[in-house]
Amino acid sequence: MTQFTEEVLVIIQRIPYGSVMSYGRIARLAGNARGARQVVRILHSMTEKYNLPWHRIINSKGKISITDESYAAIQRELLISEGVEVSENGYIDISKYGT
DNA sequence: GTGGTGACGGGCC
DNA sequence: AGGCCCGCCACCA
Repeated sequence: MTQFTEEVLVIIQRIPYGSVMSYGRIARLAGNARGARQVVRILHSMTEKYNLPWHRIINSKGKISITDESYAAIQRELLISEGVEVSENGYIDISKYGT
């Protein structure tokens, strides 16, 4: 377990209810500006173990970035259930819900 | 060792 | 907004 990984886990767990943060943003806060892809990996491999709010993570353009449609739909639902507005095509107003 | 692969980002148009 | 391209980097077959 690297220092970066631990930082990422903590940061993600600290994202407040009803708001979102981008992969790259998390990577920077964790100390690695180019670690966005690692953040993705961590999400994939540790979401269950550490009970992470993976649905609050979107890409820098403010859009749900999951390629798998079924999972993307789940993320949309989870966000909406937290009061976050998500457009039909998966976009979220960063200036309003961003962190 | 090695090449292909993303739940990415930034720049450009 | 949305598409394309290129740089990045840990993983995995």
